[in-house]
Amino acid sequence: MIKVRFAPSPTGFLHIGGARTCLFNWLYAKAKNGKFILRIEDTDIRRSKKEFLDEILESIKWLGMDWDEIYFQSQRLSLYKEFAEKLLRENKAYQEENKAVVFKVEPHKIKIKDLIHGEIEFDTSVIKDQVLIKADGTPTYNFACVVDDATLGITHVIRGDDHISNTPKQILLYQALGFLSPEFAHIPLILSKEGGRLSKRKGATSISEFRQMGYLPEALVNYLLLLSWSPGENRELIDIEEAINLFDIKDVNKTSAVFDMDKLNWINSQYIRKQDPNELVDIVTPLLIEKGFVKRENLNREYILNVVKLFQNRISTLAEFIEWADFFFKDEIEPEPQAKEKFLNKDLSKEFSLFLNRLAQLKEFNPQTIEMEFRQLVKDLNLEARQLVHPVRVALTGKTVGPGLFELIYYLGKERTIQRIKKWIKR
RNA sequence: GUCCCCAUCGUCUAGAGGCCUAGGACAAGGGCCUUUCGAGCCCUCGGCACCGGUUCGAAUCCGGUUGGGGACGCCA
Repeated sequence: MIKVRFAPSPTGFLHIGGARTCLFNWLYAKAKNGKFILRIEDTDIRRSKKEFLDEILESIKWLGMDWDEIYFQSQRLSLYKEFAEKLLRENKAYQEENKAVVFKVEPHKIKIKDLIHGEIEFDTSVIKDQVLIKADGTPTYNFACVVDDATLGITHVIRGDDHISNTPKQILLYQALGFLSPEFAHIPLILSKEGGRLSKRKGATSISEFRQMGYLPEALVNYLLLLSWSPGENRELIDIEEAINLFDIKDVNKTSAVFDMDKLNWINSQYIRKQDPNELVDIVTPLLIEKGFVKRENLNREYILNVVKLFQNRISTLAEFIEWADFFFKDEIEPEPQAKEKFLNKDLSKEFSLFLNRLAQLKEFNPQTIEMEFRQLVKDLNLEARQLVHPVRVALTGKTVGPGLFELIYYLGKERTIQRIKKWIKR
């Protein structure tokens, strides 16, 4: 049976690159009906933090992945020592004065069979002797990795390209320990637009940040899937179940991919449109609370739902929703300078007054009646609809763009509409 | 510096010798629609890095050049 693993170290948040490695491992396990193992590489005691571990696990779950088993290297220290002692006894390693155990690297030509890259050749004579156990008794990465992958029965090691040069060192260890090597698959790295690795400096990279910015996990997963892999048939949108059916690690391509926020945004917008608006309310409500737009103890779910529906087809992130729909939640609005300059630069007191009068007299207040009344007024004033639509929109929302004006007025309510327009009537 | 990986539109990709005067998506530009638009619809722009081979035929195979990336820790 196929057994794969994702091995994060809790010295930082789960970032885009790690998430994709995790995803490809998980996907491969699902596709092949195998097992997916999580191994926490927490041997660097100084840098490993509980908060990072929690964040990593939470992010993996948020993305929709689960694991069959979880191991902590910090709990397997005696195992590594055992194997180090074995190598010492067999004279394949030696000990330094400071107790560190060092592996003797013999000159060999090593051929790696990589599922993605094909054959890669190394000459180990350029590799120095490798520390196995540090002076403080903890194992080094390569050693712990090999001991764990071998004893845990990992059949396929799927990891980032940056580990290619670790592979010959590890193969030497498999051989010295008498283990069979697993299959290797090195997936390409995700680069930033500026070139080089993705980093904090070059934009948001942690999964939790994307979560906070209002990306949907399904959308993020879909985007990650499209980096170095393709479902074929010119498809861009694919859900995880379908991906499981189509995915094979052999189809992952060798070229590194540049992370493109624009495309992520587009995919996210597609998922927002498909999403049940009620679920969007669940996601957006905490953001509204955080912003102080609504109060936790006094939630009007119905109202939020209506506003969400108004924006669902025109936003690409939920953070954008907060930004664009703010006027539905604020008492006072201040028009954007450019909007004011463009549409409220002349006196419209007469037109506004007439509009308010007619609004006030409406027997039934709904988008249809509002529109009818509005169009009648425009006709009576001998104006183009747009000549009044824009100023009213800016007065009500502060913005030049947004949902349809009449729906917007309806959900804003008669009171607030009148109050906001009145501000622009001079007497 | 040494070793390794990679190379199709700006970006993500389809393409496994003739189906390719290279297809799709995002972005960009233009147009249409409309009460606005950053929404929708339509159109356009734009690429096989370069040089040599192999072959009747190469984006696809081989070699080199250039460019990009990664690794060389008692970090993982």
